[in-house]
Amino acid sequence: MARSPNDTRRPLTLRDVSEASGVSEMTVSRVLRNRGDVSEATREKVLEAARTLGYVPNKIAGALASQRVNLVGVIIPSLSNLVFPEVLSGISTELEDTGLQPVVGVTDYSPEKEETVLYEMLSWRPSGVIIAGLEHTATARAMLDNAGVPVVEIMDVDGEGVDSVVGISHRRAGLQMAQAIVAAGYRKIGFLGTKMPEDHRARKRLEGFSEGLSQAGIALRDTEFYSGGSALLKGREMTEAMLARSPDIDFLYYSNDMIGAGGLLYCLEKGLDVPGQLGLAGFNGVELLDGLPRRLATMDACRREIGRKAAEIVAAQSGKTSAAGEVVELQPVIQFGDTIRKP
Amino acid sequence: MARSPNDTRRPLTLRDVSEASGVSEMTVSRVLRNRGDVSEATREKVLEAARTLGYVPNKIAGALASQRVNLVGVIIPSLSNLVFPEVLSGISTELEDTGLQPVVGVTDYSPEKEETVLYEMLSWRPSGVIIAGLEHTATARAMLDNAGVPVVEIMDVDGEGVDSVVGISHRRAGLQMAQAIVAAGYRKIGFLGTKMPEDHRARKRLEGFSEGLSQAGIALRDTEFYSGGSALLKGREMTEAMLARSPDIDFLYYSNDMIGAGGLLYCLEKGLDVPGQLGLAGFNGVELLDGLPRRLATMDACRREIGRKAAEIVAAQSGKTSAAGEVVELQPVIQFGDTIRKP
DNA sequence: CATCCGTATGTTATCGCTAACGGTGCAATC
DNA sequence: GATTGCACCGTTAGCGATAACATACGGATG
Repeated sequence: MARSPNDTRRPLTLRDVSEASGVSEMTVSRVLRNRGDVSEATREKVLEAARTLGYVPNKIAGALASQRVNLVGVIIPSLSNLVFPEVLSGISTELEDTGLQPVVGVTDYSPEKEETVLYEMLSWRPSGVIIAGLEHTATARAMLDNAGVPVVEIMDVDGEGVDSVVGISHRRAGLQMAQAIVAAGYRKIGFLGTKMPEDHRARKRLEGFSEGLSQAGIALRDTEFYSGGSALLKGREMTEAMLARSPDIDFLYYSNDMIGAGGLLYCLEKGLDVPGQLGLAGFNGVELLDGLPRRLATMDACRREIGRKAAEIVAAQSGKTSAAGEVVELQPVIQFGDTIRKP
Repeated sequence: MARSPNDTRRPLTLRDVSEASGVSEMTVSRVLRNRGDVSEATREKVLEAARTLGYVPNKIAGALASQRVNLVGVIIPSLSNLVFPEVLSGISTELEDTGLQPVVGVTDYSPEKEETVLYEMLSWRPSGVIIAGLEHTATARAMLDNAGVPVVEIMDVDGEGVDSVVGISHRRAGLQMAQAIVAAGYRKIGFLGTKMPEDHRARKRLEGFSEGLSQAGIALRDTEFYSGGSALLKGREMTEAMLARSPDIDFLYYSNDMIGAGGLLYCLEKGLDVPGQLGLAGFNGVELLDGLPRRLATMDACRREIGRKAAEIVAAQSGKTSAAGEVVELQPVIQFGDTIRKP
């Protein structure tokens, strides 16, 4: 296969294939893209030639000529968060047979890096952009505005989007959890979460949560924040710290399932009565929880569905010159698990 | 910023910037790439114009003209495996200030999909390819051979590579673990792992492990395989199943830390004496383990380092016409944790 | 003052492919 | 037999940038 005779390592082009098969470059192009009419005989001939040469089309040239790029930029804060790979997976499956391909960029929760990554992506003229969050630098927002392609901001609907928006209301999610906790009779409530100032969604959940408590005339009893490190371990440590500091606390709300799981393991180890004496809840609904000794209460963040829907919007709009921005708010559902008392 | 006057939504080109700033396209190009001599005055003028227009260079055209693409293709089987995001992170940090950018493709452990993804990537003419594993379809191998760019196969060194190879010997890793277990006095040993026929590295670990046992005159007592689902839960279930079936077993070797953690949680719940009565070990050294009640014995797979080194090789070779394939074997180290008896 | 030189800029020719249109042959139609 | 229509294939002209080669200019040099 490929490249034995006359291997000067000059990169192969359409011309090589066209010469090898005795037809014009245009015809080769047609065959390789399955576009336009080509007789079965020449099609075979061309494919054969391409195969034996080991020809791989040059999409750079193709994209420049056709002004079409089958890439969709996906910009997310992190890959180690479990959440985002799942969103990606939703995007991939939805894009599977649209001919579009996701290209991932990671920002590490840094607005400046987001700007850089976005610039880099747009310079490849993708057919669409899917980007996490509604908060961007002014420059980034301007780039999205001028991109001239469908833009979908995902994860969060609490705010103003550039074009389309797909996500859940984290504020409402926090609020609902607060209501559920209060309804179950808990009163002395602590919050544990990330310190990361750029995790806007965690912040909004906390805001909604506080509001929910206020409505019931309750104030947060204690809070604890962390950054970096093994989330499971941090959850454990923070839980220990908080229980030591505020021993009368009767509920711990974690900003994500990972630290919640750490807290749960800690409580079980200490022989605490969960959920009788102490209730626990996390956020996200990660698969991991299925393997824990007890099911942590949580709230599904609709990650896969968010990815699916965002990809669907991009696929539908790509090609169209302009389309109205769509806002899709998904509804997360509380999963009570075994760590909240039945009301 | 950008696009107020005369907004016909015609995509911006160098010409627009050149007209707006009263210099030639070439000069604008020079300014935007920081290449060649341009006076400070015109540089300012051009940057100003580019900024107000909101111009984003077209890398497609640039790449075609310069025959240079600052992308490195990275092909991995999965993103939900924890392992690969860490490898990616190593790649990213190493590539950070080389001007190169990783582009990720996911194969879902399917050789056919790998072929497709690879083809797609090569059609963008990247400056290098980093791809997981040594096992590829004949076609994929041929494509890698003819790519004309540095290729680094990662994770595994047990086999023949196309160009450069960076990884660990999974066979030896399994063997070493077997020796450690035997040395600790365990004799009735079970293996639990993925069924996935395409997970060559897990297979090699099992092979090495079996060999290590044989050398001590021991045969595997029992095996259990799974696929899909929550790994933590599967670990739990498989452990229960195996202990029910082979109650006299005294060691469980898991093919990854996630199922190992599930097994550990199960054993602790059941009040089994770990590591006295029953020893446990996993593989990978994931951060997650830090948060468990007890530290699972494991073996670091050098994931980050593999990413770093692979990226380093690509960065060093990109540009060069040809360079010898390098083979880098990293040495994983057993971490005994608390689930293997001290010998 | 003619020559040389380095800096700063412009011109021209691709890069590899595809859109758009233009032929060519052959069978069917009038 | 001229005309039409279709199936098939070739030609031409870019796409938006950059490499490589001019060119213009002001000052230093002899």
